[in-house]
Amino acid sequence: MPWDKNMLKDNIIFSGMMSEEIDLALKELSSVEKTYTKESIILRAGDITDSLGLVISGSVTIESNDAWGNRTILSNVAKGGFFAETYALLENEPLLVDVRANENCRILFFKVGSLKKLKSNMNLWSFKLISNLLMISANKNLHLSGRSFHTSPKTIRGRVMAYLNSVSLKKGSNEFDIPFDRQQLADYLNLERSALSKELGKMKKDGLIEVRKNHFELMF
Amino acid sequence: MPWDKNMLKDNIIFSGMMSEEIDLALKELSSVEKTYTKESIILRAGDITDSLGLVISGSVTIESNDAWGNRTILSNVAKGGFFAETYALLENEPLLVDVRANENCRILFFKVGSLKKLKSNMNLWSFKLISNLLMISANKNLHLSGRSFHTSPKTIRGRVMAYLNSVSLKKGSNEFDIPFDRQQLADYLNLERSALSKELGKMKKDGLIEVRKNHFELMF
DNA sequence: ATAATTATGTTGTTATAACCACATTTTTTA
DNA sequence: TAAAAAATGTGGTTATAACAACATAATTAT
Repeated sequence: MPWDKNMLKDNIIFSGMMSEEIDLALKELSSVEKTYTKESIILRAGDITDSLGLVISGSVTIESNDAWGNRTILSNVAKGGFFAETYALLENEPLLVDVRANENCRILFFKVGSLKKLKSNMNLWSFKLISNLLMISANKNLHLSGRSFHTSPKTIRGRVMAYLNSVSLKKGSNEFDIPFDRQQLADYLNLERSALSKELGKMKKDGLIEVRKNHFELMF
Repeated sequence: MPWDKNMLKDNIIFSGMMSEEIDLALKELSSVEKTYTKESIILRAGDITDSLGLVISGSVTIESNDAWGNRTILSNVAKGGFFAETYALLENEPLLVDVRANENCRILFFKVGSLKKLKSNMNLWSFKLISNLLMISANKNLHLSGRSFHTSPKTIRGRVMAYLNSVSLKKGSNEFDIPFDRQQLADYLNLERSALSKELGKMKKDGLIEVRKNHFELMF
């Protein structure tokens, strides 16, 4: 196997499971690994999927691109994180978003659409797996609500502050990297790129923040 | 019991469960019903809860109120719907939102924080229950992403269109009621109330919609 | 190392939403 | 049913974000 088994063992999706149970699950979920080059589309809006993706290396963005070229970024999923679990669990729900490789990346897919089958012949490992999926889903929920609060202020500064604050809190430091470049941050906060740049400049001048590339420091 | 058992039987949280299993679950989850008067706060941001709420009658709004009096409405939960499941499942996660009674309502609370206990002594009904909670969580996820697309357009008209379109699709008709009054719709779309009123007026004049109170008709 | 490309920043202009104050309509209460 | 309260609509003004066009910096390719 190309991916590190220990990494999986530590991942939340297999938490509390024995090595043998993980093996069983991997087989039952017909897990397959795929690789993607930077910028390529992993899943497209409208697609139906019965698999959830686990990011083994690299990172992906969950985004929506409308007919007029406007992009909205819902989130960045880093190594160890999941995507499309909602659509995989709710069969026949077409994706509302694109999933794009933010860098070259390796993805491990799990066919959880076959959960139906699992439910029929209940056993300990599938019970644990479903519990873990529930935690993953709940966490994703929290994440999505989080973004709502980052985009709800009416001013650019308000949104930037809301976002940076929450990153700072999560990282437990007022100095940190964000997973977005300027255009991506703008698309995450539903702002226009140059307007964002402008405001970041003002915030620097006002002594609120220090910025260099995607490294931020909060001075308040 | 004050609430109708059959209603529960049909609810997604007990789907696929026998009557006896439901009884067991109800007892094990130490379900209790509470009533709230219109406008009262059911759960407050910062609270810790180990219970999820099922709306038996009436409806609630999930909202965030900041120190400056700005309100953001994340969603309206109608009869048969759930709230706080994310926080109940992820123990010790303080609520990021307030839950407010949108009208007089009756809420049935389920202590799913005790899922930990369930997991230890696995049995069929708890397996079913957890699967159902997973579906509830996934659906909530879809709902939250939905709002992201309603609030991402930069113009008022864009947001109103995005929202009305998705309601129309869901209801399968171009004529429908929405669960919000003007102020609430503004707070859901992150807009200023009077600006929203103004734009709705223009859209009417442009022949795009018909509005009366919270009843809408799409003319395009 | 140089050129080409991409990302970021800057400036000015325009469009638009927020905001405020008040009018009108609708709903609630006495 | 009258009065009071709440919700909705309207007009004018101001603040601010979008937009466009270009400058500069950083990164990547040759």
